[in-house]
Amino acid sequence: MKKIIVIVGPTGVGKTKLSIELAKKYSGEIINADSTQVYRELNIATAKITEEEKENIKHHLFDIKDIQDFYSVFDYQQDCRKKIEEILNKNKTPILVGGTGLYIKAALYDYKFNEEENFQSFDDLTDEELYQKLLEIDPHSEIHKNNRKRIVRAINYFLNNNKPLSENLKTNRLLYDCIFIGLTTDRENLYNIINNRVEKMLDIGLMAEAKKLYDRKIRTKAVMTPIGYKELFDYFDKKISLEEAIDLIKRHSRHYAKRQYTWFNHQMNINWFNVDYENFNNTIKEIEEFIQNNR
RNA sequence: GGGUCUAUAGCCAAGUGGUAAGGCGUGGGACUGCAACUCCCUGAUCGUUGGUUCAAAUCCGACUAGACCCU
Repeated sequence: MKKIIVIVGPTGVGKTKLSIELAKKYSGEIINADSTQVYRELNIATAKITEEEKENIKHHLFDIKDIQDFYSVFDYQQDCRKKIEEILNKNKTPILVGGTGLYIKAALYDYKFNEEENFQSFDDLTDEELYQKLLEIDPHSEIHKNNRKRIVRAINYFLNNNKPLSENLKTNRLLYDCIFIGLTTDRENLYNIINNRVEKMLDIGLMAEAKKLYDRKIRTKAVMTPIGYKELFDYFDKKISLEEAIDLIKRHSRHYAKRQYTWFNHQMNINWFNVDYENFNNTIKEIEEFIQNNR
């Protein structure tokens, strides 16, 4: 088949497991679509698939960057598209798996990024001054005045491209023939899964993984972005108790899952499937039937 | 049996006469270059019941519940 299978869903639902099954069935190769799993050394907190779990299926865009490196959606778009082409050329099925909505959308849809040279952080300006500056160059901007990060980006966009970011066409045009599979379960169940998974991570060495990074004094974006390290760093710094840190990891993960739903429900057209955790084969069967009918 | 104290949203909690701060959680949402990021929106008539007052979460009484102390 020439389609790309895209598996999305909130953190913890079971995307990884499904991806392996579908890869076997459709001679697929898996492409990571998770912003934190591109980095080496970040394994437990990012819930990265293990070598054993890969079952000899080819996996791409995992562990391609050092934690000192900077990597963003701009890079991902290029890398992912390249992988898609390669896999399609081999007559295999690209299977995109991950929870980073922006990355998936940028790779699969008609998102245009230009090379940009400069970046200014405007640390000397207050939020208010920055917002006024944005309105001067982009009066139609809809970015909220408190959203400093996005405002800085919008100003930099203008500086590099000489046109306001809000002029960028909102596009919904897919570049590839895709079949979107969304895995879901009811909220209560998902939250239980998430909470339990954090405990499991601790059992298999999350603390040690975090401590190692902490001791090396690495505070790069790669390390500070995922859920799981920054919270434990605060514990190591004695700012919070271990219990608080663990609760925070769980809470942040729950919030993240909620945001993922908002994105996938509004930014893409997903075919949702309720996961049968009693018998995952039922879920696989259901999804395979759906794929058969839509290939 | 007697006494003291407490009782405000799911949780924490401010407010002691003029018609309920805030935090957390929850739910919803935005998002084209840090996206597991960043940001926005989101609730109560104050245990129940009488009374005083123009006006009570705020004062008085009773009741209920909880905490503590005494016997």
